[in-house]
Amino acid sequence: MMFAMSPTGSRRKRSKGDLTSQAILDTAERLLETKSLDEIAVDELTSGAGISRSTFYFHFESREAVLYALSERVVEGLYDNAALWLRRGSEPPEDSIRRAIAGTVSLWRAHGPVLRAAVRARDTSELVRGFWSGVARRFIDSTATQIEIERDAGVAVPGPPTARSLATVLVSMNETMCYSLSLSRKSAARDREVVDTLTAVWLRSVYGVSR
Amino acid sequence: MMFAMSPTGSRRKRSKGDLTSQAILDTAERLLETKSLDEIAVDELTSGAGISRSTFYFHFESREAVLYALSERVVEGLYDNAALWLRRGSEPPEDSIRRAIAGTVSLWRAHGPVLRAAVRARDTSELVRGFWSGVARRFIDSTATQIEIERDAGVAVPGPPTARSLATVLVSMNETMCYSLSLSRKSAARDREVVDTLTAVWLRSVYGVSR
DNA sequence: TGTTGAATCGACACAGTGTCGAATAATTTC
DNA sequence: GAAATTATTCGACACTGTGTCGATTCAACA
Repeated sequence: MMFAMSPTGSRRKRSKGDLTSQAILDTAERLLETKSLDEIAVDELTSGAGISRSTFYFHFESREAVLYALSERVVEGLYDNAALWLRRGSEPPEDSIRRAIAGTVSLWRAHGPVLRAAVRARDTSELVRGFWSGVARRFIDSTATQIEIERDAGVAVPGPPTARSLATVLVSMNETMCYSLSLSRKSAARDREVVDTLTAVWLRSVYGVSR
Repeated sequence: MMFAMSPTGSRRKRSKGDLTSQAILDTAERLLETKSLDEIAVDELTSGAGISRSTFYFHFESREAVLYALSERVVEGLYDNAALWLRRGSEPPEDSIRRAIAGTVSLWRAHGPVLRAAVRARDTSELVRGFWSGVARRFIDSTATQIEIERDAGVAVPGPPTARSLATVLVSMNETMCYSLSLSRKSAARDREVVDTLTAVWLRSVYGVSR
């Protein structure tokens, strides 16, 4: 049960159970656009997928497990994004940071409901907490490493605060802003404003740049 | 029903109902140290207060209403704290900002469970959302005003970003860090580290200071 | 002391959860 | 391709919790 995902457009035969699981996941993702996870009843998930309520428990252990599976659809994008953090060639820091932040914002725009539910479930579900702390650590580690490199090169403002401590604050700040941004109606202008503001805070905090 | 609080140590006669309401609130505050609001069942609240479950609904409309009442116990402290933001005499910005941030941190240390529950319920309950957005606006307004003053005086880095936009990000950042800090075991060292880091980010973002 | 409103209670109807064993569909094995 | 095995589905059940009602008790006071 619960195989790793087959290549997206594959014509490998999919067992009936896989189809049902997918239908449940699709329904969940759709419902999360409207309600929070604990407002969604199991029979809303299953009637959306055309099966009876008790069948749900054959496919998933709990509502949180659905969310966990849903999160994995997004996780690669998140990881790709984290990787962008490290890489900085000869371009100025501002471009590199803005690009990374803009990437995160658009990722939240695309998957807001799932990401918000995951953040909320962090406090509730052990499974989701573990998942999310892995994601966060990856971002924080990348950032801290990068800060240290820039400090060693004499480009960034030296500590204190610790590179890691600074990285933690900045990454959390991004998450919080993306969360609340994804709650508001999509607006390119507003998105740009948030990206600009976050970029400015990052630049000034790390490099001490004052233009 | 639901009178404004009587002066704390008052010997005005308190009706029996008031005592029961208080008992419910006390129980709720105690339980919130362990569980989240929606993990707390109504009969845990009432058995803690020595009354039957249905009596609860005579005193409060819902669990959220209890949280709202609980929040009001904390709100003055929160508002006092916001007031500190504006006032800055001849002392250097660093002292003023550090003092304000340290105040917020210790407030979250004192009332962490209630404040965390309120933040979480923001997404769920209209009542709590309104309450909290009022608190947030107060902080943001104070901060934005102060930033503008400092910019006009030529001390702070000019925009963009807008004073208000910058203030929003910085205040949210503080809230997020206080939330997660209040989840960890109390540690003076850790508290100081967080205060230092937040202070550094505020200073660099607003004043561009790089020491 | 009798009237009134505040406070409490138990009983009820309702929503949703998670588990079980039996029934059915799909796949494998011989 | 029939039998055996495994995957999937279902309805029924026992539970836990919610919110509402009308009946009852309590306390104040005219």
